[in-house]
Amino acid sequence: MTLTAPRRGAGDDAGTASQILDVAERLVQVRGFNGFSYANIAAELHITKAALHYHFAGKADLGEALITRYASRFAEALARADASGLGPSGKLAAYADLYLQVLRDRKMCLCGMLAAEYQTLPQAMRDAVIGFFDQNESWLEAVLEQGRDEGSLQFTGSARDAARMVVSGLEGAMLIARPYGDIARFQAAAANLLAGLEPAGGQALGDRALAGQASAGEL
Amino acid sequence: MTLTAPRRGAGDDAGTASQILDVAERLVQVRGFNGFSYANIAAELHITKAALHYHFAGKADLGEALITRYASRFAEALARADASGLGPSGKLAAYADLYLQVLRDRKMCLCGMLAAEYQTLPQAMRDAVIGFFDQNESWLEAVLEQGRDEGSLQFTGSARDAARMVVSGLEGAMLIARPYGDIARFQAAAANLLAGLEPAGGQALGDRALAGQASAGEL
DNA sequence: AGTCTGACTTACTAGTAGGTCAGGAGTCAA
DNA sequence: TTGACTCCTGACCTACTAGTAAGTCAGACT
Repeated sequence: MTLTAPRRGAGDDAGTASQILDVAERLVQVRGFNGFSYANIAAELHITKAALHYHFAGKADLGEALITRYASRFAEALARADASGLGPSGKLAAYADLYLQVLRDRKMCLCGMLAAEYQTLPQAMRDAVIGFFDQNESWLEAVLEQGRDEGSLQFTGSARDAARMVVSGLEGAMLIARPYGDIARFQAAAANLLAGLEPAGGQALGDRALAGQASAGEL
Repeated sequence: MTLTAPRRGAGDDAGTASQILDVAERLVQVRGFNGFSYANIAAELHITKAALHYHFAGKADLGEALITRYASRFAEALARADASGLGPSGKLAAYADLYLQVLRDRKMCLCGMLAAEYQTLPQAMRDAVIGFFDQNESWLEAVLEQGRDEGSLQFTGSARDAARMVVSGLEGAMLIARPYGDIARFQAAAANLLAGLEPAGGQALGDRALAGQASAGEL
């Protein structure tokens, strides 16, 4: 379950538009939407700035396309988790793992980054960012609801509020872990967060979550 | 307990340097460090860009001064909480309230914003950002430790890890609540987060926290 | 062969970024 | 009254920003 597009071979010709999106996406996630320019993308792809404008009329259009693609990849990953047969706890762990994979290459969640820059974004991008979080909250809400019904998860208040706490907690954990260059920081915060949803007040889920990447290490 | 400097009267002459810091601070918190320019500050204060360079040699120096001042104000607020005679739960609520006050005027935590832009910051600013989070974690660690010893707080794992979860959770809650322009979103996430530290698995603390600003409302 | 089109490049624009520098006005002390 | 000092302005500079207009060129279609 990954969020990144499949790596192509050496004679890579995955379509210029999609290559532009790939580079821009990484730049936004690492440096922010206001932290890169068309020139950066152009240089990396060895094309001209004008070529970028051919594929994406303006930076705002590029940004919008970026969010749309990111959100649909995320939706696919969530659908795969649904189809996996995992229980609510497992789905939560899988969800947290999506964030971990992004953090692994020093990247912030695309929409988490854009949330910080929200006040400087064009309207279309703002709407798309909101849409992304709504989508995430809805999926989590269903998972939490199911978990509470089954008795495998426990929380006070509405499932929607708990879902919002999970999104907030994970986005925040990414935000803080990145400057430290310390994946373990994210893992600990995520485990702590999910442990709070365990029925016995235990930490089984927290421990199970993010397992398999035991090596803490730096980013 | 507030973080903002005292508002002066009409014949405001609080010192140009400090006025520059005030404006720049707000701009960073709303738009990000890469989202404003010297021209923006100059226009707002009706001075020239050159005057800014007299007080702060470069944008990096300004940024560093910004973090230093913000961190010391934060430290003062934490010291006031320590001196208040509040118990660990009360201190946690007071801590969350600091974040709420910032969010009230559509602002992100200065260092939370800078954490997002971390990869684009000059080294001195990076160090200062890290210092801010370390300071917060240390204070929270002590509070959590005391709470656990007293039995008024409960958590699995180290107090340091729990402290990191609190910082992450609150920063993330600010990050997400801001685009929605919805303070209630932050309050719910914060309450949920702090409720997880209550011994009975109860939500007394979560409810008590952030009380007094019952009116949810928009930002 | 001629025409059209997709995917570019070259050469340019107006505007903005952070930054520099000579100098001037006001204040203060000797 | 002079000189030093602080704080600031006006006029600049260079680098870079997103964006555009016009031209090129290989390949598909007719």
